[in-house]
Amino acid sequence: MTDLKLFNSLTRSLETFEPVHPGEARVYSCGPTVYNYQHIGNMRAYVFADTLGRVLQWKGYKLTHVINITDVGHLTSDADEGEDKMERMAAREGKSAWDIAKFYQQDFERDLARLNVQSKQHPRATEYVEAMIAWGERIAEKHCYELDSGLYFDVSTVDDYGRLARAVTDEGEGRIDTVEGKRNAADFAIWRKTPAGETRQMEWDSPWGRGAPGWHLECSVMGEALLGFPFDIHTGGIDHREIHHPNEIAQNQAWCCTNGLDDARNSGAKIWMHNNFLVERSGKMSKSAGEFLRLQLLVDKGYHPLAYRLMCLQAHYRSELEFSWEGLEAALTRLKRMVMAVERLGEGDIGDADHPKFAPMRDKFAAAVSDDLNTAVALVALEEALAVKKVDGAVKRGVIADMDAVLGLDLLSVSRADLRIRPASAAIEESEIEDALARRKAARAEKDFATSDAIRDELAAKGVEVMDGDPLGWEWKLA
RNA sequence: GGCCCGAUGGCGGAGUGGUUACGCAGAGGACUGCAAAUCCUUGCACGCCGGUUCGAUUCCGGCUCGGGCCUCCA
Repeated sequence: MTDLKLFNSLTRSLETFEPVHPGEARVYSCGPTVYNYQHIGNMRAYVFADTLGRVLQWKGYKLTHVINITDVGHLTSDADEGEDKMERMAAREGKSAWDIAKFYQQDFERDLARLNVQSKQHPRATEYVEAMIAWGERIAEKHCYELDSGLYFDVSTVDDYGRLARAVTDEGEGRIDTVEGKRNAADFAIWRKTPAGETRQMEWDSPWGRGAPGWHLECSVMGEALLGFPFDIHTGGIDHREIHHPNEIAQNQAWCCTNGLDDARNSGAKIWMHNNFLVERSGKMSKSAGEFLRLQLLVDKGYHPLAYRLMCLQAHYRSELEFSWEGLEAALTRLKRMVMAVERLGEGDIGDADHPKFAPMRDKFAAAVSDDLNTAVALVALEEALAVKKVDGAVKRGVIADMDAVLGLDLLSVSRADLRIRPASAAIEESEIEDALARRKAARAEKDFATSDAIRDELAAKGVEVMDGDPLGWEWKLA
């Protein structure tokens, strides 16, 4: 079996994956803050994390995979726009911050399922507050100092702070609004005290006063609690490489130093991986500007969620990916053609994939996937396998099943009809379409092409495309 | 101001020191009453200027342009 090479952001180089625990792979992926819907750019990170998990399983490792849910943050005060929005949302819907978190977590998990992301563990930060306080107590003496606003981590107390980001610790002319009294510009909060006279919806008592944990702490704590230090792989969006993950690493180093693990450079995970952004002409995905690109919006426009998954898979996870509706349509068309090719194989057994005729494709696939998750090339190998002539359907199904276990496109169970998503704007019922098509069929039988063409035009005007030579018979036009 | 990326055919997007991506779109063909869908075939590229090399899209330097991060952020 080909070695699995992964790009480690810590060393900025490709490394061979060697599990901490033989036969096992333990992965932690930074999850969403559930104060709003996730946009499709957010979801790219989970398609990536899922692909990584699938590859590890395909390679035979027993996978333990965590995607945390950040459901605690500073919810009042601080006068930040995003928080005001959350407050407004909570107020408008008559819900508490807790309900908001629950609602958006469910929406997130629904999107994961629609993208065929395998189930993971989803620990919530609020369930680990006690553990976070215990962590703080453990590292406080050697690594932290207290200010009026909370407990802060002194980044100068750990070796090589910021090496992940390749950052310079001397801050210079940054735009950071330095908290009064911070020893280093990069110091960050382990615990944020609730300002005197204020009350937060989410707050707890701690040795440093009533308040809430700093954001970076939760990932360290949940990662250690669920996977143990060091675990194999930590993933996240590339933006986390600069602040969140260096801070997390600093905490992990501090914890390891104070907990008998003695390795002052133990960053908690052996490999840190980062996916690049999904971008659009206007720049990064934005939740505030213009059309909010949620997965649901794609569905409303008639695009199957797996078309988006395929779109992600066509590019390397470390490359920026340009989003456009044209690009999504291209992915949907490609997916449709793959699904049709699989449907042409008919129903039947899943055969043994190990057939000489498919050896070149399987080798190509294995090499691509093992080369830092080159799914773009892996897809080509799959399509080449699909195009092989004169082979037993069961064998080909076996090959496809094996490859799709990694790609997660659900090729063996999704049908062409499943991909036909009714756009929210559709102005006609399916039954009416069937009626019209029946009338059209009768007219054609009598060679009354004027009538049959008129019916086709009527349907076209309502967003329905007639396809006589296709078993499906008709298709929604994309909105 | 500091740190860091990228620049590939109409669009998206892999990859490589000397042969190929691939997808979508386009073109031609098959099929069709005509279309559409599908299948087959197919044209099109490597930002600019130097350098290294027998040879560079691929390595090095400079330039131009674009982008990201430095503040919550996938």
